[in-house]
Amino acid sequence: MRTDTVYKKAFNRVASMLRDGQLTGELPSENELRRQMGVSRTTVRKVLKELAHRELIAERSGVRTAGRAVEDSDYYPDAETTSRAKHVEQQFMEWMLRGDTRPGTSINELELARQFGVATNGIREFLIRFSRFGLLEKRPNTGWLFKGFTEDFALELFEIRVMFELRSAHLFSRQPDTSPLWEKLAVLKIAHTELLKRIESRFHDFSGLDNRFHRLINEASPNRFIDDFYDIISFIFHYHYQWNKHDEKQRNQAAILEHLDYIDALESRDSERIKRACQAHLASARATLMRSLIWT
Amino acid sequence: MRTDTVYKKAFNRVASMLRDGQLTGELPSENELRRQMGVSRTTVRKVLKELAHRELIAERSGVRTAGRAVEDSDYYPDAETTSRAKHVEQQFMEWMLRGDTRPGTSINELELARQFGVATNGIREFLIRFSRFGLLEKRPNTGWLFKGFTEDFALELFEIRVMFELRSAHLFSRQPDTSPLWEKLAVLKIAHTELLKRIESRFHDFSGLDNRFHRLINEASPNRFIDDFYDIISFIFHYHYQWNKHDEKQRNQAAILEHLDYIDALESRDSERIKRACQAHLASARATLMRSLIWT
DNA sequence: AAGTTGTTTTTTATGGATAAAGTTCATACT
DNA sequence: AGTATGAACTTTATCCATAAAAAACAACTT
Repeated sequence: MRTDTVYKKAFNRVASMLRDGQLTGELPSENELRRQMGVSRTTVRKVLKELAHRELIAERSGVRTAGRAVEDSDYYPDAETTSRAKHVEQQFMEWMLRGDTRPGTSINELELARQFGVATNGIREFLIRFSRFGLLEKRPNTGWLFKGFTEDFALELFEIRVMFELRSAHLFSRQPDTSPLWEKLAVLKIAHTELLKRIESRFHDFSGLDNRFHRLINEASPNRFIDDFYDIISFIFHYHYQWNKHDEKQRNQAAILEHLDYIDALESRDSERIKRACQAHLASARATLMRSLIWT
Repeated sequence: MRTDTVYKKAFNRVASMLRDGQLTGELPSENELRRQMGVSRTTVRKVLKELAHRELIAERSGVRTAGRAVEDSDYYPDAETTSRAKHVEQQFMEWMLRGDTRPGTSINELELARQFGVATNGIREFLIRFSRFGLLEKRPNTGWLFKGFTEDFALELFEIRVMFELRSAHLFSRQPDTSPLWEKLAVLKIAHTELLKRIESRFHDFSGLDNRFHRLINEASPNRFIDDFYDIISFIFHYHYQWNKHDEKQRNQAAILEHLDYIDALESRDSERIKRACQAHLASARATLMRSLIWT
């Protein structure tokens, strides 16, 4: 059966809004809520019905108002708010990064399906999607070949990343001074310096910033293939760093400094300097990734 | 039900071998056949059983020999020798390229499934696979957005292609003179000149040659992401040229000449010359693609 | 001891069913 | 006329079933 995670997530969000007092007096219309939550009105109605049933809201002659206070126990558990597909993704990444899955291993849809507690179909869809990351290969009628999260993989990944980033950084610096992206860059620069000051406690926030920064650079001259490639990078890093926490604070601190240097270089419009800063940053990102691979 | 296309294709192949006299006297063992055909022994046995049943081979005390002559009517029809997945691919490409599917159209799994006569599962798997080509986007719980086979698409595709090809051509030219790839390049050069002589009748053969050439250039310094990208190129060109036959002979003739120039440049090891030849060739490939898009 | 064939078990490819979520149509209220 | 709710209809996400194909096991032959 299809999961009702969309409903549960929406329910939790409305509950939070009620609790935080973001919904006072008469509640917004179904359509208004729908827009705010990004779900269909059908789902909104289901949420409202349940809220009314639990007396978290009161409906009187077509007017909805907040009801009793929201308790912790009113929320659906987090695990029930993500789709099966997402769970498969998480379990697979866990399996790949933590398990001792050697390169060359063959992957069996049925076995993973049993292990993850889903139908084989879901596994297959995930593997098809995941195969664009270059870690898997499908052999028709036979199964999947796991090519391994190896040093080669990291080298090839970074070779492309450097090509793309140099190209994008160069084009970024050539934008007219009137482009709004310069403003966005300035904002990001401030965010970086702010984070640097609070690095002791907030070093986790770096990964979001990193993402924003590299995507901003691509914005000056969009190319869907580069965007797609950056999706791969983000995905890999997301899971890889979730798994490998070693030295995280120092790594992030160093990266912030590199970013700042890189940003200054962009602002200077000096091609050579941009190239150097960009290469320096990517070289150190690569070194970090490689180091952690060797430990594995 | 799963299709038995693997069996039917294997059957047809063995039938052809029998007819062409490639299997005279005692037939090879099951294992030997299996290896030759690239299918499992289970399938080989099924083929042999049917061949015996139709008296195309005779089995006497464990020894198999050819039987009656193979008739045209013994073959399974071609359409029954390709998997559903492949059919879906073909039908989809036909639908995309021939139909007047405008950019921004949304794609409906159920509708395509009905139109193509398959289960929704098969459509979805295809769309997931296809989405890495940058022409589609999935919107969860909602459907797929067709972004269109547009001018932008072609420009972005070629921007990357040029980057990759310049990089690969450069690295190719830096290989040691002892590398076996130089030999392969020489072989390809001859194939090009041969084809040029027979261009009047054999111009269709160019696309295979084109593929071999560009893949050879990547071989000198393999990178899985570049290989994957080249898969996209091949796929797009395969279907696009299957659909647009206009001027095919002239186009191919011109491309052969460009290839020959490009090959000479590589053999000269002269960086500047390689760069020029490579860019010239890709620029004309791009122009051809763009021209046909505008007519659409 | 390695290669054959026969048999059984496992896995993939494909169709089908259905609850959840999205979309459209209908009616009612300002 | 435009927005709000209610109800009906359509499509997606997900599981399950099964024939075809692959793989593993077993017995036999040279």
